[in-house]
Amino acid sequence: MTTPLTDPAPADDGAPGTSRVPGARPRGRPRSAVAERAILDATMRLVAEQGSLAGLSIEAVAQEAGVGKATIYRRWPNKEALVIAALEAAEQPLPALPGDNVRDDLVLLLDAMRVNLIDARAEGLLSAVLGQVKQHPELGRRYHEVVIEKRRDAMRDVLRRGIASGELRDDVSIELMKDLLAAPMLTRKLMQELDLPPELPALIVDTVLAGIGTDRPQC
Amino acid sequence: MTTPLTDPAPADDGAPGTSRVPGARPRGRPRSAVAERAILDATMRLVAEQGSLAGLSIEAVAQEAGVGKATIYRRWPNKEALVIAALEAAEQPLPALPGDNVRDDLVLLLDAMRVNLIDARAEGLLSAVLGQVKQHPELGRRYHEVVIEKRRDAMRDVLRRGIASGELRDDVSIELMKDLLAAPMLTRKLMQELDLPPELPALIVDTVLAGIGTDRPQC
DNA sequence: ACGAAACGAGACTGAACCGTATCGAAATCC
DNA sequence: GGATTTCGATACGGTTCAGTCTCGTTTCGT
Repeated sequence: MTTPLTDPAPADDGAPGTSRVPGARPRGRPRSAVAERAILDATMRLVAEQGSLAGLSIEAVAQEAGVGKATIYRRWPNKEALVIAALEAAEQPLPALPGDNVRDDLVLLLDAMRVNLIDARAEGLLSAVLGQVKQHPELGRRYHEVVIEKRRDAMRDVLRRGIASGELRDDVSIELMKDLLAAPMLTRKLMQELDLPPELPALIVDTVLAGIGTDRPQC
Repeated sequence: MTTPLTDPAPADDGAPGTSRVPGARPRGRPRSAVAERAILDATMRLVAEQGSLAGLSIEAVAQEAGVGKATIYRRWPNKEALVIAALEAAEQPLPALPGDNVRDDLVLLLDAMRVNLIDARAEGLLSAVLGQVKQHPELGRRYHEVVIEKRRDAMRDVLRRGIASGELRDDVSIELMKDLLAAPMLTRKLMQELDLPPELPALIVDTVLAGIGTDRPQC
């Protein structure tokens, strides 16, 4: 992709760089927001494709983004910082939860996860990060903050509400419930490369709620 | 590790190399089984450490194993083949299942998974393979055959038995049951780096069997 | 118009690594 | 003992890439 990139006319670079003086605008030519997007997009694509930071080269990113290497190094000091910026830029907001009904809220949360996992870039980034946590602890930490914890907290709120309302058992830890609900779709995609049909979230939620056993002590 | 490696006296190299003529023993010096083990062990350690094939160098394997590079290339043509051999060599047998009781068999299976995941090498190899499937489809295929499918089939048999005996619902697909049971421990270890306490398998099995909801249509 | 900074392109140095080849020593068969 | 093959070690040419720097050009503020 060597399409020439051009910024829109006045190019209102609100926050193009990563670390800039908070004071007045500097003197020379402002940094291109278009180039920045192209770099982050290319980074996402290539990390997802390579499955690791070791397999990602800055040179390939520059090529793929149609950008000079200096334009990348001007913004981020190394690969790890670049990948962290890319994953933060790609993060999507969680769906609004009506809150009428715990079961439906859980299905909504799982469906948001499902849509995200279907995106090859997000799924590739996830599996790459998993393998690179030991080598790049800062990357793992930020992924947790930006991606994992946000979802975990949202689900925890719903589960807490369900326990309070009596829709969920009060003798099972919230952490365990969360893992039981969220994990199956992840492993389906990550380990088996299966597709995730739209009805899967509801199926998982209903089955986890009801259990797969036939006898039940508390009945 | 530059400890000098020595084979035991007669060094009964039953199957040291990977591709050898099935006929009579060749003429020269036989291949060292000790070197072979050292290479495979070093490969496992380094892949787990690097989290990817791209981050693994044959030179580092030779160094870590205390072996010349030629000794590696004599056996395997490239990195992918080497890593496949390493994962196959590290594979452990599954536990014997008494079969008296579906619940207990499931706990045994999950506990075998748990013990495996606690091993840093096995866990590191798993997360590395997950990220490298796109780049190395053959590696993914073999991992599936050797590791995943064996466990999946064992669990499927137990679940089928449970449905037949009436211990499990007959209106939930076996694939879904398997994912509900196996996935939570995987994501705990892979995504959250939590430890896996010994009581976790029983807790997961019992909770999935009973369900986390309080109301139940079929009661 | 002028200076300042960013732009794409690519030259450059140095490091890491691949895969092959060569060395003398060691292990095995005939 | 001689032929043969593997051993660890290391040298070798070739490739890829990191990170810096230098072009000439472009886009801003003044």
